[in-house]
Amino acid sequence: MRRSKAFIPTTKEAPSDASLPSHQFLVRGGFINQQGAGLYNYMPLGKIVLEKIRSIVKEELDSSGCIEVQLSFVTPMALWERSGRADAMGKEMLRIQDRHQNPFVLSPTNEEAMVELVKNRVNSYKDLPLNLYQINTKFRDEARPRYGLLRGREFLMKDGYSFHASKEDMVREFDLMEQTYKNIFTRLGLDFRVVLADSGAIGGSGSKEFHVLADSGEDTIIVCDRCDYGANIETIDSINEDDFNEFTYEELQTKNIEEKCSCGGTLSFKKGIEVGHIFQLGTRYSKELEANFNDENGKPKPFEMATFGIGVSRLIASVIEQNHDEHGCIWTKSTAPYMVNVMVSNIKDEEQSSLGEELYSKLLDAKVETIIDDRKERFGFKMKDAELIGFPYTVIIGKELVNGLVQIYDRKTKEKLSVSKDEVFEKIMELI
RNA sequence: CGGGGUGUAGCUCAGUAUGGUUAGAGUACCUGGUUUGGGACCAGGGGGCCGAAGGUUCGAGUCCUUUCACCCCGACCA
Repeated sequence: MRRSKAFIPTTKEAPSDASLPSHQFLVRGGFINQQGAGLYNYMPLGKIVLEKIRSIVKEELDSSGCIEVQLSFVTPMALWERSGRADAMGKEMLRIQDRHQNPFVLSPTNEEAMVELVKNRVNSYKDLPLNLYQINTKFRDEARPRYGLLRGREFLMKDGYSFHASKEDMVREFDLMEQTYKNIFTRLGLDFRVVLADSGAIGGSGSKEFHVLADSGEDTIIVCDRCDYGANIETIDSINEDDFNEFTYEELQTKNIEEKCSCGGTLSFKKGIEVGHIFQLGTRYSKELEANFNDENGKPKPFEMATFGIGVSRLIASVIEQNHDEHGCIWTKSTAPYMVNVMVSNIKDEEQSSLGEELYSKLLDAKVETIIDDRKERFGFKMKDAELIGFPYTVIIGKELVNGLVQIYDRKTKEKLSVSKDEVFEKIMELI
């Protein structure tokens, strides 16, 4: 992409209503813009990042045997009445009417729709297990949308639903998804923890959340520095959060969580952004909606189910909450909108310009996602812009070229590495 | 949904207590020139139904009523 032809409206100032770093930088960097409360447009850079995350999610799910579908976003109210959630979901569910005054809702989640899809199409234990997912828009009419992409009303979420002939098999899939989710967040380059979540009314140990560690996280989680143990403090009731921060590990032992962390490691509190949630549903929906399969004896049984969610658009903001500095975004390699920014300091300089063009095409030929900053702007302006957007590497072709040198600027370390113009391509290929 | 706040140029905001020429600044944008290693400088220029609707008044950005939108603190949530 040529920066001179791109649509990347960056700004020096943040809108006054953006408080979090991810919100400010994503808006200032020209990734997104706000359309209304909790409603966002994705501009080209935002769209690229969104698609990158989406495809990583898809690749990992597919390789674990999940199958992608797409459900209608607008669903008849009757679907929700059958499961009893028309009332239970309350005002969070946005209700609309069509031209015949028939009631519909903008789907906030899709348990009912997915069960209806499978019901009477999957009739035998021989067809199980089955794990279907979609990556689609959701709408939840939040009482108070905030924090930019972290809590929008309209958002992109991956929701998956698995169907099993037995509880054991459902648990097997649950564990497989836990591993798959770990693979996804690792590939995204995120520092995250898996924690026990509040299982709510359904009970059991069947709910785990995936949290990206970030100071701005809305949840407080307890993690062990030695073993895998982690828990959302929501799981430990009768203690309020403020008190909790005062406790030492020994004190925590008296709070009934010690048996879950027998390794002797130190427990500490972290702020986390919930980006994934996996849940053992059992037969709650299949019973309600009379979705059965025939077992080995030809007897109808309700599906054992589990459900798996990932907040895809929220992940964009999470990457930045975890990776930014005072200058702007610092994308991980797998999420960066462009890996390399070829910055020609002075485009009027023939030599700089032609080396930039040459490097640009070479990188494109090598399938490196590259953008060339060929705008008629000053050095400082382009550097600030590159830092705000957060390309992992910017090749600075500028005044050192007279000595045959260019610089590779590493956004994360802020180091500038001087390399010969003849070796810059190889060096870049080595770094990425 | 409770409590608080803000709506004036694309963006950040003055101006509103006490009504009174043609509504301002910075930034962004356009033109020309200078400049080219950290959002540079000079000169000129375009851009506003002062959130919306009513009202008071000779006169409303400013006062009154209604309404809408957005933000912040809570309660609720991927």
